[in-house]
Amino acid sequence: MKPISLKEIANITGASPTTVSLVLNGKGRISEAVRQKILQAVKDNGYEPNRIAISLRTGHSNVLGVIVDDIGGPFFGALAKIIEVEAEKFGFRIIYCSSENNLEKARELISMLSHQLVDGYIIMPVPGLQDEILNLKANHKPVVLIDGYYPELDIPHVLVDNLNSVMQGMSCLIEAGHRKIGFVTVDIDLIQIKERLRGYFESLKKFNLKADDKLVLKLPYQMDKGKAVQAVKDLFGSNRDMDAVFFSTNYLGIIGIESIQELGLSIPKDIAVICFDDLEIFRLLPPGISSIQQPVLEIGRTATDLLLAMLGKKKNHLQTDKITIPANLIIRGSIKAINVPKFVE
Amino acid sequence: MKPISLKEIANITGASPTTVSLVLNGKGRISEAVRQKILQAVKDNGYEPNRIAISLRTGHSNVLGVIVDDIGGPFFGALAKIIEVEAEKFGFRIIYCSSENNLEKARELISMLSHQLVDGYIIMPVPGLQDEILNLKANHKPVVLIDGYYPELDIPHVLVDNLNSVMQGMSCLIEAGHRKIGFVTVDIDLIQIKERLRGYFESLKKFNLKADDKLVLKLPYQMDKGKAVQAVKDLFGSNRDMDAVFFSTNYLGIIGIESIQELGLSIPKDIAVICFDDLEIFRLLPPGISSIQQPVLEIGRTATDLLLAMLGKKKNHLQTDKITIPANLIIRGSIKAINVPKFVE
DNA sequence: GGGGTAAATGAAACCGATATCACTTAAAGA
DNA sequence: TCTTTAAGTGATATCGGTTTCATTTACCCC
Repeated sequence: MKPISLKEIANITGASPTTVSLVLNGKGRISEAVRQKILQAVKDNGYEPNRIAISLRTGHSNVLGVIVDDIGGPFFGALAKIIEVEAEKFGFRIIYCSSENNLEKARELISMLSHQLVDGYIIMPVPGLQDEILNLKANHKPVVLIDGYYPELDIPHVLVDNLNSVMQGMSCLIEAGHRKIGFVTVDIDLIQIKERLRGYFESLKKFNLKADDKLVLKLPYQMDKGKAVQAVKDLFGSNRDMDAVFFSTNYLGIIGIESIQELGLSIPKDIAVICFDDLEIFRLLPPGISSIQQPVLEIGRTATDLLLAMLGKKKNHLQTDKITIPANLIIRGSIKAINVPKFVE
Repeated sequence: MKPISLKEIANITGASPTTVSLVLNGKGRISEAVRQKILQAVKDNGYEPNRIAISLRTGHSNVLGVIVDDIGGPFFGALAKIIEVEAEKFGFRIIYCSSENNLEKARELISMLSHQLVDGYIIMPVPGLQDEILNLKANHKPVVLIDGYYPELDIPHVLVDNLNSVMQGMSCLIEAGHRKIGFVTVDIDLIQIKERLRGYFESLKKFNLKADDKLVLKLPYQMDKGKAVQAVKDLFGSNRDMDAVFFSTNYLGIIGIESIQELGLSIPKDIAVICFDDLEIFRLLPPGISSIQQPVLEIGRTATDLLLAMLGKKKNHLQTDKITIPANLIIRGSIKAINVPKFVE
């Protein structure tokens, strides 16, 4: 019960494989009579071309590779859907992979994908992956980075405007009267994370508040959750006058909320909270956790369009291939104007 | 800068393509000298075989197709990871796809995957897909269903024990003293959903409580969220004496919580809540939403192992290929023993 | 009618691997 | 010494398409 091949269609119709191929691809000039006969035979026999054979011969697979840090994560869900929708319009399929922010794993994935003859890549940067990316570029394999980029490399990328989003959020806290603002982030060499921290310091400077390193907590990447919760609790413990806290990722936000719950603190009375990257839970959790919502759909769509343009499938309407997209600041109950004595400006 | 081919390795070493192939696959008997020379050339030139060519020739791709309802959903995240881990041990790659519980889409996906020469399938059943599944079976393509199955078909499947899990949860509510228990579910022709509803009625029968259809709400599949929230609010409105509610999916649980929040009801004082399928949010949301946690990892691992066994890659230690796995009942603050007068048994 | 041209089609090479089968040695057995 | 036999290797077909190039046919024009 093997599927029928093009050659068999040729035999059935009395045409040559060449002719059948030409008809199927709408190329060449084939008489209407022959065309119809072939098309009919194709239909009657439920013939569909073998993609593998096509890939082997043509050297391209109509498959895009997408490498994200965590295929189970909340960022990925929305992303996958929009990438798929955009790519499908041009007949592209997607292979998704998780790098888990692990360099070795990411390397293997790229190697694996390239031997599957993947036509293009959407990659979430992993520290140290620069050489592999350059290698892809050298081999004329189009790559678009999302969610981050390598400052030293000239590779197209699409990501949220981390710096300004954080500054917006910080403004909001400061204008609500908060002065002792903590910042919890993760210690990983990713530009997007560094930019968020920079946004924190820039905001303090902008409002003439002095930075205090004791208010900044950098947790090791992939730290055990229990330990992370404890570390955040310690941050609160050693900074009793801290009146607001900024979490630089949604994962950290969850950890932070657990810490706050365990300490029995009340949001926003004891502490105001804002978190980078929204989650459904932030909306549902009383009093609502304010957040900076990433425009995931737009990032995904833009990245895919960019990639398709590089593949020559689509015209590129954008002037640049290094794109930052503004985020949405979502203010919920976790930030409330506090009583600020008038003399404190 | 095309990647180097096996033939070129043959030229470099002066061996024939056959010999190189045999060495690479550890087949045949090749003298150690030749073997080493070939291996060295492979290493020096960074040769890696072209998977596409291998697939074409051998007829299998070492790729598994996984079709779930929603690739962005919470069930999928954990599932994907474990499937990947298990499959990788045997050199299999995965292609993930979303059916969105849409029959037409699911059909296309199967067609697409089969033309990519996918070796085996893990599929979350979609109503009406029976013929396509049977067709795969007829073509000797192994299929394992997860999270549900088709009662009329003899196809291997792995899923949680829906009936008994619900009955456990119900027992817990009833033993806590609840008598007027609502059940919110979705109107879709999936065995797992029907079994949950059956579990509800069976429990009532078991405890000699009379069933009341007014306490059961079946929402249309993929109903607009706002409307769904309203429908649940209406359920509460027209059943003032309802003292507990069971949500048959985590998605419905979220909707239910929003309804309860909007109505200003207090959990568990006004209403006890339990939900099928755990979410992180249920743990964090005060007072903690009780839930029935699916053993996702075990389902994923079992399904993959079953599939690999069918592919002859692994011995099957299980006696059957129709497997149900017990769930974990997680009791949180959303259920509390209420004051039951002694004379009510 | 011969020559030129374009339309319509086919033969065969090719993509990069594997599989079959044949061939060459060298060692073992008669 | 002459087979036998097995080890070691290579030539070639093959998977299912696409692509290049050649060929046939029909038509047109001088």
